[in-house]
Amino acid sequence: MDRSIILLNISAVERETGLSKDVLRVWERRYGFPKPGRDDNTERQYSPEQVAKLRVIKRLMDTGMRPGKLMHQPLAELNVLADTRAGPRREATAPVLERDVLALVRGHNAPALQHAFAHLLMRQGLQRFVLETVATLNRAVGEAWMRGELQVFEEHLYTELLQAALRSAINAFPRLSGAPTVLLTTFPGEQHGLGLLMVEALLVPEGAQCISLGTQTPLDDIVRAALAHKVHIVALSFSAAFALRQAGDGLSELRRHLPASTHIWAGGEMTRRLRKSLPGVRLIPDLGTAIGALRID
Amino acid sequence: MDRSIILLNISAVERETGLSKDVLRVWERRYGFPKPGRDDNTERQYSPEQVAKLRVIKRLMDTGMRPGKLMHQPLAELNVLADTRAGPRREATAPVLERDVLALVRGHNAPALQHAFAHLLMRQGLQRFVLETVATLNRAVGEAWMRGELQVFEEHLYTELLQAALRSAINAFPRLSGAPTVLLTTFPGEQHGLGLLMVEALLVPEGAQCISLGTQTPLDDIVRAALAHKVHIVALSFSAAFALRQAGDGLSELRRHLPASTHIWAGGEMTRRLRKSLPGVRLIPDLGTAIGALRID
DNA sequence: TGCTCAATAATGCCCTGGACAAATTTCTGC
DNA sequence: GCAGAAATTTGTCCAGGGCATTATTGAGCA
Repeated sequence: MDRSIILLNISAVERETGLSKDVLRVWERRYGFPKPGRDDNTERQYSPEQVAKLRVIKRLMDTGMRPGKLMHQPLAELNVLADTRAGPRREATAPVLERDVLALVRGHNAPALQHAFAHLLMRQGLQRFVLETVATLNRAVGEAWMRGELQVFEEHLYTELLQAALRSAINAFPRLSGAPTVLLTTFPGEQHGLGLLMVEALLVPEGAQCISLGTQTPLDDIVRAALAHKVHIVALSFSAAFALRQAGDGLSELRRHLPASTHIWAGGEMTRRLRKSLPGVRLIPDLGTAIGALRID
Repeated sequence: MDRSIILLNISAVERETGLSKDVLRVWERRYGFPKPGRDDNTERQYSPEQVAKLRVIKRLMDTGMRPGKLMHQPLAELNVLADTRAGPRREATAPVLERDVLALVRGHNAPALQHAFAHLLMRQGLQRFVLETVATLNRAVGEAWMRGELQVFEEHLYTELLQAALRSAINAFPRLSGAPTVLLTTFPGEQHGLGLLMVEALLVPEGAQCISLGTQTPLDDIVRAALAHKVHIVALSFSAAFALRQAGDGLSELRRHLPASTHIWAGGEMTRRLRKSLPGVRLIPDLGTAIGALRID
């Protein structure tokens, strides 16, 4: 096996872990990890093991842990931490379903997986599918990935098929006109669009008119879009990895630039880590809240 | 108007332009542009005008121009260059259609735009829709954006609705089993997934079995996925902005690690800038080629 | 004991200025 | 007019320093 595919330079590691070059270098200086080898030109060359550990560390930090504590633990310890962190499993809920779906993912059975999504969606209806099944499955997939039981490409396939299923279902609803209008997007830097799709899937059956801009809309374009489309609600989604600081600043800015009559929603995993309260921003820490909030706002 | 939403720090500019912090700093050092103001803490603060010019420069560079020539031209000159660059318009093709669709985008008429896509798709069929309409519209939207006639959020809405339309149409096709299997994805760093969807839309009606992993799959995961799903073809999409170097290296790596019987396709705007030939990689510089290639490979 | 506020530590991000390899352009000799 | 050499252009990496913000710890007090 050629090893050039194995060793990654610093910008590749940045792309794959989401840790900036500056952070990677300063960690090496301060904590002594990761301490990559150097190539002929004395440039850093990270091993796949280092990258794997970095990914787990990043993930744990996204749940609120701090790097100093994590850096020197062996990978095994980190996995234990991850399990603890995941909290008590709700064994009763749908462990069979989770296991079955995970089995399909790991078995690379795309047609069956697609079929399973379609089947569940039809049986439960769009909203219940999202609230119960998708939420649970996402957590299961995330945890399996963290335990190293899932490859990146397997997670990608899961996400992709799920998105396709949700989009089809959403498209099947007629677009109403008078109802409350919701603008959906994420801040620049936030790449995960699944959350947006899930919110949309919850709101559209409620009769809301959703306008999705996809991910990574610059702040002033969010404002412009909200005004242009005369939306009642601007809903932002933040994955666990999103920088708290940036989210808080951005949301305040948004609040300052949108008319007071426009509601702002902030949802997604990150939301649960927010300490300070943000005046004029409604937090949607779990999806269920969104439907209720729609009736109020 | 509060100006804090106006001035951007270096990492915001990196996110919005795709130019790395290192590049921004080194351009300032070498060319004297952009020369941002500094805040109390002597950190760079870029003005929206600077960011706008940077975006145009980036875009021109993506077509092969070099920064030294562009950096000192005023924005107006750059726009002229952009027009020249766009090449002779094919006036005859579908200027009416383009104008109409662009009018809907600029009028923020989401329902009408969605309807227009659905209508065109039905009338032309999926393949013709992609080959003729979508290809043309994408170019028109890109050029309008470069001329400053389109806001970012307007482009986002266009992309989002188009993706929704394509996904629905693709999903409507039954998934065949025996046919050639194609793995679709992009390299890490390539965020644009529209190209993948367009290829999928062309191949699915041909009876190909497409497995899309979405964007940004790490190289070794592409290999693992190709093996796990036993695909015949691995198709990668590269937008104009993708770094030539990284693409070339990655494709060679991929070629080295995939069995010789697995075909590799590389498509997208970037492809047209490639100088060196890549042995064992089929270039798909325009979408039409893809269908033909499927019949050969 | 428990709580609030201040001191201390931890952390991420920005900065400067240097170096170098790869790619492109220009030059030179035939 | 052209191949190959030399020069230039350009992106990316590096070291090490500094600072603002956030978390943690500690002290004083109720």
